[in-house]
Amino acid sequence: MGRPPCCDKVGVKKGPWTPEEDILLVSYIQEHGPGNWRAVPTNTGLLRCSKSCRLRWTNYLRPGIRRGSFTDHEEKMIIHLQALLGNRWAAIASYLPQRTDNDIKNYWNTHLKKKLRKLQEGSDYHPRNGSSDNSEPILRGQWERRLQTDIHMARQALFDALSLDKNPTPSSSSEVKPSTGCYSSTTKPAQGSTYAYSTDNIAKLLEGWTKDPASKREQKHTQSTSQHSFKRMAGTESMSSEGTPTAVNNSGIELSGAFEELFGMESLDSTNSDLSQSMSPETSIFQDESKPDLGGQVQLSTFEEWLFEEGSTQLGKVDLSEISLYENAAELF
DNA sequence: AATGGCCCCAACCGCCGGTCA
DNA sequence: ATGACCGGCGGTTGGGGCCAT
Repeated sequence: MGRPPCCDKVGVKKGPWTPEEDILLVSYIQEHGPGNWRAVPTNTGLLRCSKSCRLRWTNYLRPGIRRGSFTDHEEKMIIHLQALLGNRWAAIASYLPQRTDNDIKNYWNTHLKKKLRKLQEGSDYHPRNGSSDNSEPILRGQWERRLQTDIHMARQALFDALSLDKNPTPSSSSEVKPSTGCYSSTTKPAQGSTYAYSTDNIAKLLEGWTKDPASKREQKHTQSTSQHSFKRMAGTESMSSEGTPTAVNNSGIELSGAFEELFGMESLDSTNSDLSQSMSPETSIFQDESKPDLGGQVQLSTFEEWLFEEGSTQLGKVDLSEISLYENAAELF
């Protein structure tokens, strides 16, 4: 027998959320934390499907979301990551902690696609995305060969790493899955501080919100709910005191800091000197075992470097099955 | 001011893998 | 073992806003 349905399909409200509904949802999450979405409609009285509640939270209400136009830097990163990962918006969003996958997807579909198409038409610039099916075979072939070579190296590194360290230390076990920015099921984030920020942010978001977050911040989650509910939030959206988004794991590693180092957050220009300085191939892949939760980001750098080396040459779409090897490998750490 | 077309984005839809009863 | 649900994801849609005519 299966579980009871999450909500009645009949009588479920659709369409835009009202401020009242937002407040209901936010106040419930403030008290119980995100997760157990199935219980949200019944416990809040919202005439919404649990899925709708979850989407509303993850795409709009959850803390740390930056709204408004994308910066040049963000734009470049999206273009770049899309070339690397394809339309895997959740994975791309994990590298842009302040943006939701939905936002990135929308921005890609409404702005960047057009922009890249224009550039492609207007010059010899060729977008490094999946639409560049007219890639020059030679360059693409070169690039794919290099990809395969490095996949082989990555596999070897993975085997080495697995044989060296199958039982990571407790600190390293608090991992954020690189492809999703999510905590693994075996760990929980430091919920208190994370959610403290959440409530403050929500208070800003919803005018008139006056409840004292601290008084309600009891973390009641069972492991089964928290492992899902804090995935994105704790993995990608906690904020530093300066308001800079950071992803903090239990060992206190600020992931976005490492990420900034990786990408050269200050200026990811087309030449990417920052990147090449911050990550050399020798130091990138699977070598820094003290930061296992950066696996996905570290592995990305290899692709990054290849792409940058290609310069303005066009690239075919990355074979996602090959990329997934990297991601799978990274998730093992 | 009215109208039509375009753009943007929040939200929905459908699928998938994992989980649970 | 089975089947239904949950949570996550990517694709798509449609309604509201903006702009040109």
